[in-house]
Amino acid sequence: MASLTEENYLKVLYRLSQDKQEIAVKDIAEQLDIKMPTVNSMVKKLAQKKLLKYEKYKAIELTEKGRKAALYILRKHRLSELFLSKVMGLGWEEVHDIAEQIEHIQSELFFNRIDKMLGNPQFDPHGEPIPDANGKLPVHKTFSLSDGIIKKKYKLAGVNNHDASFLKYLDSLGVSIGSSIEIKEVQDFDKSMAVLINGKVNTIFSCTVCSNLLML
Amino acid sequence: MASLTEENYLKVLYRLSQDKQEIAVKDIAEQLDIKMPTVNSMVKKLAQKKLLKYEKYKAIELTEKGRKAALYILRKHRLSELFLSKVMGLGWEEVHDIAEQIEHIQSELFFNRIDKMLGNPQFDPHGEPIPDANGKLPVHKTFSLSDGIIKKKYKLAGVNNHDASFLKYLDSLGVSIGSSIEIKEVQDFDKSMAVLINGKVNTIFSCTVCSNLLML
DNA sequence: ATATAAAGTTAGCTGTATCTAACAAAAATA
DNA sequence: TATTTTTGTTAGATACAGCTAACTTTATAT
Repeated sequence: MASLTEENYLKVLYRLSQDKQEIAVKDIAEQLDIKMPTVNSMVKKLAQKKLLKYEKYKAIELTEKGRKAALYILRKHRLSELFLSKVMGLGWEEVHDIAEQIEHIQSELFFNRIDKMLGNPQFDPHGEPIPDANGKLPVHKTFSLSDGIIKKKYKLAGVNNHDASFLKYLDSLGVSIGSSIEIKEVQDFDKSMAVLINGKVNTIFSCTVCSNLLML
Repeated sequence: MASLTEENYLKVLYRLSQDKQEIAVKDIAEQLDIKMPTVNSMVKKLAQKKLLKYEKYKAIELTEKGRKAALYILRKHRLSELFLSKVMGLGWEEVHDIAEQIEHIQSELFFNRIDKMLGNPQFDPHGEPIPDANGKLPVHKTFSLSDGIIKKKYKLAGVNNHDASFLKYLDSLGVSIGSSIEIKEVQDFDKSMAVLINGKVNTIFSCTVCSNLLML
């Protein structure tokens, strides 16, 4: 089994592979907040374990084995978040840090149970897809609210930013996964939007807010 | 905060302090399955942190600070076991290993939530007392079924042995915390007992079984 | 094309938690 | 009491996961 440290590397590696085509030592170091030489030696170790491909001065790539391992951790993380939210009633801004610890628990039984209790869910409280037991990701092609069209009504399917402050802001407006958002007006100069939330609350979303809301 | 390793030492230290009056380096080494020199140096470290009292060649004693820390871990462990059993429906022989991992999670919020969901419980699925948030242990003065009297009926309040095989054996007889057990007959030569379980099932308990059943 | 900056690598150090081998003290036994 | 056994301690090694300092390679800018 992978150590806790290795699991954290794999998670970051996977996330980076989603965001960019080339993964550099520096990116990993930044994400994990550790120094490059440390990353360098750990990358060599992971390469030995066939979890990633590494050649001096070349971009780093997860192998299929590494990708599978990363997806399993991601699965455990997202199932944990959903469990904390749905079963234990924690707020979506509270679940991440705890899930970060639960995800390292080694017990098929435990996570299968969670999965079953939640009815084999496909998306976590932030709308992120949960890999299934085989590492397959459900797809759902969302778009940013920034790309929405005036007068149209959309449903919130996810958020791009998981900071507690952002999530609390959404909470305060009654916005959660599944909420309806109708674009009433768009300001040309700053791309801010006047929106109607759940047919009840009128407010203004800044460009930043809009780009972090993933709609369906 | 204490490292995972330190937490494990504290747990064992506390358990040993319950079982015997003098704690020796050897006892700790046996419990944790590590060598004595390792224990020796860790004990010195814990002494520096004022978690225990240590003098060369003398018995080891937890300080009040160490005892508090140990009880907090015990609380997290037992709450976890009960949660796994009551909320997640796992069997009492399945909960220990998972709880052993959950107990190291650092989140007051998480455990307070569990505590609340379970209604501030006093005993775990094996009948072990759960320390409250202040480290206070509920008492319940149980006695071993071995000390029971013929013709009397008792209620199972706990088990002394947590091995999966023993717990599964009890399961197979429908014995769980709260079950009634009536002593029908005691064999003098081997102290085995003929018992009636829950007024329904008749069977024979060996001396070993009897001594591991804690009654009220 | 060369110089500079950025990123990557190597070497070697640190602290934690483990180990083995050797030695010392305490306890048990003869 | 003397000897042996058990328990405890010290010293020194190892693996892991981090670090800094120094150097190399690649990329960027002049």
